Amino acid sequence: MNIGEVAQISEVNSKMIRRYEEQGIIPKAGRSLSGYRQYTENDVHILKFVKKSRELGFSMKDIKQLVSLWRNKNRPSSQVKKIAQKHIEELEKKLNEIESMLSTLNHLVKNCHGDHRPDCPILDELECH
Amino acid sequence: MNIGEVAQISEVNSKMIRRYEEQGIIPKAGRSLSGYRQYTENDVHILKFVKKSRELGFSMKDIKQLVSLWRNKNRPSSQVKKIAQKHIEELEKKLNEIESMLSTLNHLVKNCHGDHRPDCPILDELECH
DNA sequence: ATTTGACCTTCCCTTCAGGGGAAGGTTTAT
DNA sequence: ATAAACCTTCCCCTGAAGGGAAGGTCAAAT
Repeated sequence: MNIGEVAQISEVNSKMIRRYEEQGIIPKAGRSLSGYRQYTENDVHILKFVKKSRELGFSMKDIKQLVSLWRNKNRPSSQVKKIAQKHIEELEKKLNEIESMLSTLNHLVKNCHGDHRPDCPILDELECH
Repeated sequence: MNIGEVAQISEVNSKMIRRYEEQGIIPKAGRSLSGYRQYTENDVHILKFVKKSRELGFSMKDIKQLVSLWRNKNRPSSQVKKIAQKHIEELEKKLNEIESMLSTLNHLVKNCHGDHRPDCPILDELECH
């Protein structure tokens, strides 16, 4: 298969496929005589794995490790779990940050008239401190 | 005041102060004879406003508008409120995405032994679909 | 047999918010 | 006079994704 077909099936953009190859996240594709990248079903499989991992918010660094663990049939599951747990911690941190922002913002927006007048508790809050 | 002092007071890095100036978010600083940027209390005030806005997660694009509205004493508060509401919507979207990732990840991690054995529901999930 | 259009290649630039560090000029304190 | 601390501009890097140029290849229609 050429890169375009694989991109369609795996739902990973050709641009990204080339980049993932460059970053060593997926194996280097074989080439046709004229230099076109050639892919197999297995490559599609890997790309779907990468896509699913991205959807769960893993960084490409994590995904590189996850792919490598996935392909190593002797991996200890502890290593996979560790990566996932660290990721969970980071997501929880982000979650807390966003929740805190939202709580402030919601409060401010509730108290802003939002009309033609210039008085604005949102700007007042940003101004203070 | 020189840039370093202002950076310390406003808690905005000198590097960032220069960039904000370049991006037109804060007014161009005056210069000393030798070319050093010169700041006033008012500049510190603006920088604190910018910093506070960043802490609430606003984009620099939004902040540029917020600063401009803040300095315009005839602004309609509706414009400020609109920016804040749009930002809230985006944060809520992010929040939902993260919550959804976390719910999947927590479930997977719970079911992963995390020992020396290779069996791993996390990898299984990433592999499927 | 040629042309056209769709596909592929590499290369560089852009985004966003932030930072590192080089090379060189200025100020201040010793 | 010199050293340290400060300032200037300039370019590069991060991470994940993508835009688009310039040029090579392939297949189908004319």
